Amino acid sequence: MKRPSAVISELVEEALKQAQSSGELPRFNIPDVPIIKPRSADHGDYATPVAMQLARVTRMKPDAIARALVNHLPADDRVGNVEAQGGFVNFRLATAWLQQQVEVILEDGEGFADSSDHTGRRAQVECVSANPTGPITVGRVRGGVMGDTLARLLRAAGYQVELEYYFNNAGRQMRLLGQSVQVRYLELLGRDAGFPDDGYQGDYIIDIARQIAAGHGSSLANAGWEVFKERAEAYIFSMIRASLKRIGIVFDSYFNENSLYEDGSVWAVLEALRQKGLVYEARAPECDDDYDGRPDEEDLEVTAEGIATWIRMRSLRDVSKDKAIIKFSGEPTYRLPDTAYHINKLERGFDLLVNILGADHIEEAKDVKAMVAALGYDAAKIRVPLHQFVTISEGGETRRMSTRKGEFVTLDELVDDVGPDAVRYFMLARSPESHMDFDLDLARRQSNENPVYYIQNAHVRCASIARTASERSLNMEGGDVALLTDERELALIRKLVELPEIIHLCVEELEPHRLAFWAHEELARTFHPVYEEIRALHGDVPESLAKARLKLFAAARVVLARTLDLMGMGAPDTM
RNA sequence: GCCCCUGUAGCUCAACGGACAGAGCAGUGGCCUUCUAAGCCAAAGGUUGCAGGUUCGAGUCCUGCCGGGGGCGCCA
Repeated sequence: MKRPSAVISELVEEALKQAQSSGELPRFNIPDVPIIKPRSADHGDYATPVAMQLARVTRMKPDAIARALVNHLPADDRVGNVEAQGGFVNFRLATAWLQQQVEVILEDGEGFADSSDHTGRRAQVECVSANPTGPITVGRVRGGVMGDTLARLLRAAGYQVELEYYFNNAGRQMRLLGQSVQVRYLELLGRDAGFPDDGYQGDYIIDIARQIAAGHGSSLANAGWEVFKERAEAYIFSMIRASLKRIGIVFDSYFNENSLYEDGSVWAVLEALRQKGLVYEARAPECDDDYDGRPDEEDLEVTAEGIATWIRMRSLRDVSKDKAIIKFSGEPTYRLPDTAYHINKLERGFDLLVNILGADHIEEAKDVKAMVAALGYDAAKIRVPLHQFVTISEGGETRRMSTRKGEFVTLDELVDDVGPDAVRYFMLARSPESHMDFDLDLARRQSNENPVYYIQNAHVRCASIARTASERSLNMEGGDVALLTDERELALIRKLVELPEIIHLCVEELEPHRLAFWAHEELARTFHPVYEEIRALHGDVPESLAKARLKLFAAARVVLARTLDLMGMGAPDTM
């Protein structure tokens, strides 16, 4: 099914051309025709304000332009009533076409609302990407739900999509992890070892140590931290993977930062930047301002020369200071491998690279894009939806999460509390720029305050109708959708055919949260009153109409199931 | 030093620069011999923080101010 708004947009463009040919409108370049959904049903199903936008260039009154458009609009069986009103042109979908969409939805089934807008293009969505140093934090879960939902939406729009997880298992954090486990292990053996500053303090560290002790006894007493790091990494990674799987997030690929060192690409990037004259070695960045990021004397004692490598970020984008790409210790900062990673992704031939990040990575994203662009790659393919932070509140108290301090609510705890569907829904149903407070008390409540049940109950009700019909040996075969003439029935169909519009919007804006709002406030909200008032299987309803209505509710079920699936949620048949 | 987000109904939040700013919850009044009431209907609730500006049109864009939250600098 072609999106109604795309159909109307094309018709209006055609009308503009025709009106020009006839001399009713003067010559001008035909603009893209915006289509909006009027808030009020009085203004039709769709509308365009294009006449108002053309008022200046044509030196005509908006209403005159709108009327000219209506006069020249090509006939189309998808469009019913069209009228000019207050400068807008309002469109109503044709009743017969709407009725026919019930059949279309039933035929398309799970594939309903799929489009070929981006067929033949490849997209990659990177999200979560947490280093395996501890249980996955709620902030990463938010990014993960956004990313996974977006991946599903991109697939529906025709993209071939890969979901990727990028992680670092070489850096300082992983060393601290290994050392933390090592100390806990030694403590279990009755030895007192100094816990590292900035070490990981969570109880899971002790669990891992215990597991190692159970398997190896005291034989690792003199082993290096690397041994513990490796075991901890494997343990934690499988933990993360299992947790994410519980909410339906399964990655297609895992990309290890180490490989960028092993294949030399990190150093190739450094060399390429150097050849562009963008790199220099110094104790401090060259800049006019006082620099307060110099190493203190203590650091200088442990680092050979106190020389770091800097990138001329000031010449790449609007910042006041150059940034470090190699530390005093000789180890690259995240900017270098991250740039190499993004170049690697681009070279894998993706047309679109989506990288979901938390708000604390804003600067990183800008730096990396600037560096990628400086090396001649198409950074415009890289899109970085950012989301604000997540806090967890319980009993009126808000808690900030910290993996290092061992203060967090784990994803597993969250899923145990509220179920996977609620986790998915609540994490999705907030615009990304809003701070999210995940209210445990509220999410735990299994009441009508919970949109999850409201949406799923619509599906349950459809399933229930089908079940009851089959118990009464009634089926929808031969049902005539032309009998669906009640305004409430048509209102539901109008809502059902909006799904392709919503998917399109989510994909173009890379904003998956819109699907969650639509599912609740539009789809389910439209469905329930219709369900209450339009009976399919009541004694008064003639069999022919009952069959038609069975088709309608079957179509609603298809759309509800599809919507829930796109959000990674279940579509239960019973509550 | 630099940067980001945010301020909309009592509360939690929506609204791709378009028409009369919408939902849920709480509160008020109705509705269960009918496909599951985790539901429906009705009424009520607003100077979109303040002041300017751009625009045919601003909750949305720009500037300033006030309030709230957070980030960055050699962890990523």
